[in-house]
Amino acid sequence: MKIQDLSQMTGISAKTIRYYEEIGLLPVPARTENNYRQYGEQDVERLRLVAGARRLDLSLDDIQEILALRDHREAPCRMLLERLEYKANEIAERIFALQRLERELRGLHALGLTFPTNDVDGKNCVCHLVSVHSA
Amino acid sequence: MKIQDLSQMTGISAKTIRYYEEIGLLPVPARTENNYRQYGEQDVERLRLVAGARRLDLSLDDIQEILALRDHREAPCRMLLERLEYKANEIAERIFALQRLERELRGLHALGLTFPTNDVDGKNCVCHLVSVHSA
DNA sequence: GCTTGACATTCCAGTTGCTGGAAGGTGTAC
DNA sequence: GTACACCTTCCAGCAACTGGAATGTCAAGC
Repeated sequence: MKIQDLSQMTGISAKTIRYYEEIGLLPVPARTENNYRQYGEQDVERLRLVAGARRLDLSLDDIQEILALRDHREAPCRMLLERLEYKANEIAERIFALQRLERELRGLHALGLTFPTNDVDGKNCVCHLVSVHSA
Repeated sequence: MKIQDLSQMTGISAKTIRYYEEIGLLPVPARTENNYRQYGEQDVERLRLVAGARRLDLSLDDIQEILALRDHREAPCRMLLERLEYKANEIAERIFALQRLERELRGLHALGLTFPTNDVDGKNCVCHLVSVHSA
């Protein structure tokens, strides 16, 4: 299996696969005579785990750790569960912050609409709303 | 006014101020005899606009554009309003995606709890949930 | 046999928005 | 004089890739 095939089976670009190899996330693969990387079923499986974890927004560091456990034949499950929960909480916080931000932006926008739009420096410009707001 | 003073008045670190200068977001300031950067009221105002816009998560590129308009004495307001709305929509989308992600993480976590946690390769491991899930 | 096109390889650089640290100069207080 | 806080410059690094250049390889079609 060549790198493009692995790419198609996992949805990870060839470029990214080489990058993962470089940082030690994927093992160095065998090469064919012409120096092409050669992959097997195990690589598909491993990369799918990586892809799945990435899609769940786990960091490459987290994934490294998970794979390392697996490579040492320790069950990574407990840790993976922990990470999942931690990540979920993190994301909940981010959602909260973003919601506040969105409200703020919409509020400013609405307020800005009631102001003149060609007043470069005057106080009646949304620019001043933005900057005063920052203090 | 020295860089530390400007920093305190705006909440932007001295390091970041120098960085903003380097990328052309802030004008090159005058220097004192001993080569210290010297700032005035205008710099405070400008940096406050930047800080406010950053706090609203506008990109430095967006801010560049806004400041450039202002520097050319064109009213940035119309554009700023546009950016605000665009940004708000972008954030709404991000919130939506994150909510989906959170639900997914919580779901996996709950499911994972019903599984054995010491099963390295077996099918009854949350690892497989993660990777199969990615396909 | 030759060209064309789609693959493969390596390596270097850039993205965004900073932050850390080293190595050195300056200013003030005790 | 010496301790300490500030200032300067420059270089490196973070996360997670992505783009591009320069080069090699392979199969198909003329």
